[in-house]
Amino acid sequence: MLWLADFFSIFLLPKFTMASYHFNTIEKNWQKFWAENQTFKAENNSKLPKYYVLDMFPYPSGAGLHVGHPLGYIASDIVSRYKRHNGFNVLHPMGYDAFGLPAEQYAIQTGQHPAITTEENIKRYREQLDNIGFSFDWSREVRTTNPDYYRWTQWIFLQLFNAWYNKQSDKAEPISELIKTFETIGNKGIQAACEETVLFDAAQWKAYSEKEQQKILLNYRLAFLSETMVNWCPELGTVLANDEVKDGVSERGGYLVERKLMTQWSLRISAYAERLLQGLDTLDWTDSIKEAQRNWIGKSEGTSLRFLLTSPLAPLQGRGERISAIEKQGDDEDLWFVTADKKIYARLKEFALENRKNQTFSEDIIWQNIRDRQVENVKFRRQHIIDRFIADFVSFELKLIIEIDGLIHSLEENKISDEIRTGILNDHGFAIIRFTNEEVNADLEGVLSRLRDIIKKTKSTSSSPREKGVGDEVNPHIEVFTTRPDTIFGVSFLTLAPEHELVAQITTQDCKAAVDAYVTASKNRSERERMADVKTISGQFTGAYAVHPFTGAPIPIWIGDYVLAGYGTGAVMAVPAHDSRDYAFAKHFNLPIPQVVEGGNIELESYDAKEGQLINSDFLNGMEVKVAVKKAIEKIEAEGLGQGKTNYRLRNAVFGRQRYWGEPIPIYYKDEIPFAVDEQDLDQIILPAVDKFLPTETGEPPLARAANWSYKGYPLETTTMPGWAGSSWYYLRYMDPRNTKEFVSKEAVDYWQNIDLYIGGSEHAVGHLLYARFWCKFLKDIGKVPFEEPFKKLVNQGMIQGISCLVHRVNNENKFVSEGLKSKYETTPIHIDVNLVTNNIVDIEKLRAWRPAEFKDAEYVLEDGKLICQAEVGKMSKRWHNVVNPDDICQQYGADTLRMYEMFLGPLQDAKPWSTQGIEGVHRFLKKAWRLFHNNPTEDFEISEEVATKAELKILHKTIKKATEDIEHFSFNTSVSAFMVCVNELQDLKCNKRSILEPFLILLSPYAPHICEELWKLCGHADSIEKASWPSFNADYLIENEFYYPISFNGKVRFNLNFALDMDLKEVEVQVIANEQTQQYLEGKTPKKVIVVKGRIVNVVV
RNA sequence: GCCCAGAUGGUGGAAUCGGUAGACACGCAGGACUUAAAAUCCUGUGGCUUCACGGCUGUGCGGGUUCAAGUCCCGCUCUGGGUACCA
Repeated sequence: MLWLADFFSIFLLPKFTMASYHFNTIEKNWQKFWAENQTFKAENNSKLPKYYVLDMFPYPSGAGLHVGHPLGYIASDIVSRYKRHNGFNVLHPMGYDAFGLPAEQYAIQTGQHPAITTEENIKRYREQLDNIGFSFDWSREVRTTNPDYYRWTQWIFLQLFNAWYNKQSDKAEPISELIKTFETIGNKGIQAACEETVLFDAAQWKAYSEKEQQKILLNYRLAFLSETMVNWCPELGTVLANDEVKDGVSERGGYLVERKLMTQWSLRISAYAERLLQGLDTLDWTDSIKEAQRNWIGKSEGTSLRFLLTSPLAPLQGRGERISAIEKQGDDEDLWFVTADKKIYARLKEFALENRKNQTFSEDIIWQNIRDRQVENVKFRRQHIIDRFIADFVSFELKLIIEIDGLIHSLEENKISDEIRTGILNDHGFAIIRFTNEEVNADLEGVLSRLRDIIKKTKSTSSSPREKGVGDEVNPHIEVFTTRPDTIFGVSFLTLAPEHELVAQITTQDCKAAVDAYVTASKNRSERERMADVKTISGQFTGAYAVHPFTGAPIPIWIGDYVLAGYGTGAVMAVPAHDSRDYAFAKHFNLPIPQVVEGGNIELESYDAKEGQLINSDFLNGMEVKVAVKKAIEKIEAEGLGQGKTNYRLRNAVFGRQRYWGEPIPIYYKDEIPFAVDEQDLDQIILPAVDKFLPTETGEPPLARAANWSYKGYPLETTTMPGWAGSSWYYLRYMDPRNTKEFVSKEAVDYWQNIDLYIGGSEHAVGHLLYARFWCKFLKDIGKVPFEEPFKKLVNQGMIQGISCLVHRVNNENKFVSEGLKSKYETTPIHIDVNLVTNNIVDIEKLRAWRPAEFKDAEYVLEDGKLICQAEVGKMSKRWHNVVNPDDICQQYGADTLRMYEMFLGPLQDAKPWSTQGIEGVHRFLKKAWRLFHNNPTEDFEISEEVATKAELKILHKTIKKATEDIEHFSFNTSVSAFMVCVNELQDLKCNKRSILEPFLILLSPYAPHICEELWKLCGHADSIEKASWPSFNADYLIENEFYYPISFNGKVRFNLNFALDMDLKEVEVQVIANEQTQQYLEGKTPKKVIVVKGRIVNVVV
């Protein structure tokens, strides 16, 4: 009979009792249970407080998940479960960001529709995610590629298309309102974030054709078409955003990227630069991510400053339109160049000419009476462009503008825009006098006499010796932007970007050939070359000089490609003593380097620091830099030389790609003008079938291949949205994922609000996170969401790196040597599959089987009977054979072990290499925890109803405290160790009491939910442990009445003594001194001082 | 160059307020149980030194503050990440 008993105990019992920890079965059962019972379904109408935990949703790649992917998901899952235990209604969803290049590249190669590839990949991702036991509410899954989803991405695009940014109210407003304003007063005085635009009044607006009107509106829309320099990647056939380009090659694939001028959809993110910057201060994000965004936005405060040229501009060549009707009228048009905002000069000029031809009756009367110096010998010009406005009549001598207003100016709303206009003109130093049509018509003499009075008064007061400012100079100027106006007296030359518009006109005859050659050369240099070659200093002297605004000294004007045309004004005032780039330039070309701030050694390098006293600087002498900056700006503004100004580096975002696998842009073209598709028709604008996923023969995007790609008989836009479109708002869709009426209902977004915790990789620091913030602010402006920032708290999980394993093959032999012996041979390292290796020891039999051709018949030179390989840390990638699939870990150790081990590896935020060294320890811990609930020899489930002892309660409450605090601080690694300590201590006490073990299970369940559910059920609970409340911490159990004090001498701990904690500190001191050991360490000396810190330490100072 | 983060045993890491450095785990060494293996359990484990008790030393480097420094201050070195002719 003994034989039979042995048979059962060895072969049958382990399989049929609940004795040991069968994680595979347990985990599958509970995953099924959660799915069937919808345990983690979040309710939209709940009385509970909400908590929204979001992971950055993945792009489902063909390679599937590796062990690095779930790291953040595990952390967010722990927080979600913790919050549910604490009575929160938790929204913890998951979805897929599935538009993207890999599926599309695969489609081009194989002809398989990317939707099919995507579907397969998603299926695999879902299986892998399910294996890990996440508490996602899968009923809310979203996919950016699903037409039910992307119709709302398209809808948001339409909202952007139908909005403009009003700088006065500092928010986006409907374009329909703007059109109403145009219809009543035109665009004068409107402060918009917009492209260059002409000025017009209501009558002119109404006179425009629809096409002209739409063209103008496009300049205002937040989603707009424009000719822009884009990063074109010919290999990928698409345009890339700045943050998708690294060192001149594409981030994905590493293909060469070139600069190219293209008509592109763009989003006016630059309008939000300041709000995106300010908002950062309100966020609980890491400093490094906030800094990255600040750098990207690149705000710099400084001042614009005009340098007059010493000689007039060379006549422009090849500009026939200058010989026009206006010159015949004898007006000196060159002046316009000085006073007009040169960016919009050409457009304004048309208006001015138009105005002259069609003067109103009253304007004409005034002109006839003031022309040819009829009044007080003052010369007036008519319809002159100043800044962005057209003045009716102007005298530069007196800096006086006369405006004849029609009825329209008396309208209430127009008064405001007139005020702005007046303000800007006043800034330029002009006074404005207004007469109405009625006044002129009714009482011409009265008007003229008032005019005479004003002129006389102005003449007597405007006897300023220095006649500076716009309008007075016949010679043109160069405007620079500087953040260091304090160093104005250190300027020794100006540098213009080679592309600067004045280069051709200022260059003297002798310098022309060299300058032209230089300009051509830098034009042909690719972006890549320019970046690769930042150390070579190059430039050319133009032969022209500018005048120093304060000293009047001539300043040579150079061109150099270290100055970028696209930033600031494309021109810099070079202060070589205090700017390293100017310094290098000056050294190279032997230009003077005058020092104006004390400090550094100018012989060796520039002194760029913003501290020190000003020297050699006239009115700034002796001031600290910070004071001098303020003073300099004051002076520059007072003298009309420039204004304080803020620049941002943030560029508008390109929003189109010449690709198939993206959201179609819901725009159709009528007479080449873009129009929005009606919102209710968006369900028609779904990705059409195409024969190939390649551009057409004529180079049009793949959508052009689709039959009937049209709307209302007009052609539809053929470019698609970029990868970041769908991810910029997905967090809102999770709140109300199946809504067919709206992108999200007001009730849902009002309840869930913004995300309490967002977890994802830091690689999205500027791309996704900035775009999503931009869209959120826009949606707030148009009243669709109640908050301004989408992600309150952001945690970046560190990357899990792979360890690749290298074996050493002896050169020219089929022989491999162990790591320690490789120095004896000439060897080549070869990557082998990391799964063949345990603790750097290669399983040779597995290796032979892995690639028989290479390893089966090879000879192996071992050390201590083992083949040791070399380990290297790097990215986890198929290429290095070091990808570890979480499925394998779940199979071998269970999901609970995987979850706890990933948390145990180290701080969530740190990058760390994946290694299975140590996973055994976590697995052993779970087995130990399991055994606490089971009888030792029989292995039956058994817990005791006995009352817990003080020691047991202390262990429990210490753990409650630690686990709670650690989750709040995202310190998951230390809470895992706290659980281990707890189990070790309970095991030592042989504690199996329900009152201790049940609360412990709840603490552990966010980390290891499957095993906890199983044990919870065995404890006799019918419901999921998920429904249990988090145990409350009672500090009373931790109170100690004595403490084992370390006794130290001069800071060195020598021994310990036990004292009651409520003992008087003086008494402790007395007892310590009296102690025999103390006397030994004192060696007869008297202690100088004894420090007793209650419950901490005793230090005796000898 | 600039910005941010970091550097602790053979390894991953802990020390949350300036108060016993190295928790927890891996690995390693030794032991128990076993015919054996697996599993499990026990002991030890920063370095140097000592038969031992113990002593000295020790948190990247050099200084400083303090009764007391991994922790605070000053100056460096190195590593990781971001960013760049942005005036």
